[in-house]
Amino acid sequence: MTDIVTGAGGRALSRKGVETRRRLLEAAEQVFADLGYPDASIVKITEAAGVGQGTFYLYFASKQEIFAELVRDLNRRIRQTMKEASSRGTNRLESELLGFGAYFRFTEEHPGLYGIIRQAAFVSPEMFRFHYETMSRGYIEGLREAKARGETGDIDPEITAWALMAAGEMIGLRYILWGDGRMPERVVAEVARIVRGVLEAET
Amino acid sequence: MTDIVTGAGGRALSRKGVETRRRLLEAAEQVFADLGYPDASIVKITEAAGVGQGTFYLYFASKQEIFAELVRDLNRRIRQTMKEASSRGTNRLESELLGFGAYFRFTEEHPGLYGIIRQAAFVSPEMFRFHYETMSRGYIEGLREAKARGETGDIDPEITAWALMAAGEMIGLRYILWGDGRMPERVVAEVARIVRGVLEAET
Amino acid sequence: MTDIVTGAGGRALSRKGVETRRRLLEAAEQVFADLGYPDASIVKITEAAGVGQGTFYLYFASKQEIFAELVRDLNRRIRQTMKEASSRGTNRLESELLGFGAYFRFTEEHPGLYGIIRQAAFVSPEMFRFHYETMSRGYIEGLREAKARGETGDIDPEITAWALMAAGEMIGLRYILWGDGRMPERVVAEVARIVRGVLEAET
Amino acid sequence: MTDIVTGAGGRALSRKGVETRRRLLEAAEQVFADLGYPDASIVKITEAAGVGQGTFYLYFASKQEIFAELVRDLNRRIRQTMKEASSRGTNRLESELLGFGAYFRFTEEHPGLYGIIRQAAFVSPEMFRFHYETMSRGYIEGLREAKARGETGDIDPEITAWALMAAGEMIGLRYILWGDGRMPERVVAEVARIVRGVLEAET
DNA sequence: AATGAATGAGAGTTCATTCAT
DNA sequence: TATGAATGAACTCTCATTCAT
Repeated sequence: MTDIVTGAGGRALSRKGVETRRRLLEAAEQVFADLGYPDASIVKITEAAGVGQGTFYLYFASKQEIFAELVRDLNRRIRQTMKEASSRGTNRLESELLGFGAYFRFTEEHPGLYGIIRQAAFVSPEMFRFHYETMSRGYIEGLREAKARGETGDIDPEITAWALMAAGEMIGLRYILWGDGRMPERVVAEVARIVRGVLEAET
Repeated sequence: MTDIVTGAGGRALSRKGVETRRRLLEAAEQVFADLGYPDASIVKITEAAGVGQGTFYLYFASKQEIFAELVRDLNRRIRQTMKEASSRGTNRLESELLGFGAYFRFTEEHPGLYGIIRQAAFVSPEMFRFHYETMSRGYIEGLREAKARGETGDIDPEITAWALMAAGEMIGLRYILWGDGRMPERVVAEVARIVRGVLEAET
Repeated sequence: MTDIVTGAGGRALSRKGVETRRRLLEAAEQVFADLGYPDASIVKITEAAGVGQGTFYLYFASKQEIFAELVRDLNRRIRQTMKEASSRGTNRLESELLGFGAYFRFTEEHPGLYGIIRQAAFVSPEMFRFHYETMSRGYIEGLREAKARGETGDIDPEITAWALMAAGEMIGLRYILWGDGRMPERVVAEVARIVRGVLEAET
Repeated sequence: MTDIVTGAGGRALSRKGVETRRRLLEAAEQVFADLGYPDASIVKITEAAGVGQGTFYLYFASKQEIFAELVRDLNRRIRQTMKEASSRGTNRLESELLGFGAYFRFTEEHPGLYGIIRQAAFVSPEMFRFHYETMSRGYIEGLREAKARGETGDIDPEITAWALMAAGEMIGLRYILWGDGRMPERVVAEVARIVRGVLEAET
């Protein structure tokens, strides 16, 4: 199954078009991360991408749309990464921690991610919610299965999932973005303790 | 000790001035919450406050400044509320849960808070960080004392604090803002389980 | 004959009022000289004068009016000074040079004068013209009488007067304002030569 | 040698761009001359030029910049005109008078020039000074050479130049702008007498 | 597919002026 | 006589978007 990449208005894109679209998205990640949505402008994005202003509208209908697309793109890549990592675990705790590790590594490479997601709250509320709901879904499914297998106590998989996801995100913000850009080992260890506590505590 | 309220340029304000300033802040909360920072405008804020456009600049130097002030104001009120609530607990777990309860009630009344804080990431990065650091400080102190009293396991109070704060915020977002505006009982119960797990798990 | 000083709307002024009015005019000279008319503002003038904004309008009806009044005031003082100086001359050439000397000294103390007069061209065209016409009148009368006494050749007093006035002004601009603030001796000597040439040349 | 005309930010301009830029400059001359700098506005200039407001900023960075450019442009044209005229003279006096004649004709066609230059005093002090210094330079060089050839007395070419330039400007103001728009013959004759006196008088 | 000149609505901000105190 | 908070019109300038090339 292949994703057919389309431009504004749903046009299918040539090989070259796909490449231009990608350059625009990468430029947008940079610009939105550096300046924030209000100060980002189409001109700055097209300049960063090295294309003309008009070209932008061949691929995206508006500033909001490229922003939404950027969030969708980042979201897909994060989840992909986390999924691969956590599938290598032999039990829920292990999988969870592998997922966290993948998440931390992704954000080490995309520190602008935090700002972009947070801005989505208003710029593109649907994508904002979409991001957290798809992210939490991964956790929820894992927890449900683990609970069925008796690996956890009597937890509520959904609520627990949201709590874990939030903890991971905030700790990345605090110890990567506001730290020195790398997640310290001691934090990883403490996260392990926390996750274990959350999974095991009985009602 | 009295806070002297000042306008733009540090002018001290008369009784009436303080009142006008408050109206502007309340209008700003409404407008930023409804439209988001990029779409909020000074005109909309002053219209909502029922004052002339020029009046705005007697109290705030710019759109960014009133935004930062709004965050500071909300932050102060949340922490005040949480502090009062948690001080009524007889042990750490109880205090923590009382604090969470207060937080949930506050955001039930100020659902716009979530969006406002998130936008602060770019609009006012200092206030953004200030918000989370002051919020976490309350948790950290409570956990340190509890640990000293032997009420918790061998936890890292700082990391644990950030995780708990994040969980509380996200669950509020999910079950209040994206729910029906009221925090369901079952979620509160599950939160209690989660907090207990986080506090008690050993390394 | 006493000038009765009036405020806006022609109110006669008390002793204290006269003093406030003077402070406003002096502040205005400073502000217009430093910032130019477009960037000068009533607030800046009243701040410089140490009075409230509203007070301004007790004395002047508008920004334009105080500007016009300032030009009138400076004009009166320059002409007064020049008249006194030139009346001490024993012939036209001597009088003329004494007048120039007085003009140069005045502008050494009021270097902002050049800018103020030049702006008057648009801000207050009547006062602009008034300034040059009253200034030239002094020259014209002196030249007419000198010509009648046979002290000059067959000159046209009016045209000659405008030429001399212009030369004096420009040389002040060039060698005082754009020089080191003091008129050099050698320039004074050359001005004497020029004036003599202008007065003596036959048709 | 070709001048490459550039817009704001130093972009090179297409044929059409050069034309648009010229329309803006002409509109600006009109508007600044009619209303004065403080009352001129970008909207009025773009309306007069028949272009959109945004277009203005493709060519000039600000109101100040177009003003400065306008002064530079007028300055260049005046000097060009005067240079051509005075080069036809067979001695200094004749050249000088031909230059004055050219200046008077230019100002008959551009009566707004006076106001524009005068406002430059504050709006663009560098261009203000540039204008007078480049204007005087032409006189100075002519006088130096004439003096070397023994055509004048022992004059100071620089000081004399500023005096002559000022006289010419003021007489244009008085007898063209404040007259009926045409320089009367009798004034031209008297100017000739004055210039002769200035050039010939001995120290 | 790509361009970039042109647009004009609308933004943030200033400021001359008024008026209740 | 003096004040300064309040006003809102008008300013300069930006920018998402269009369109002829």
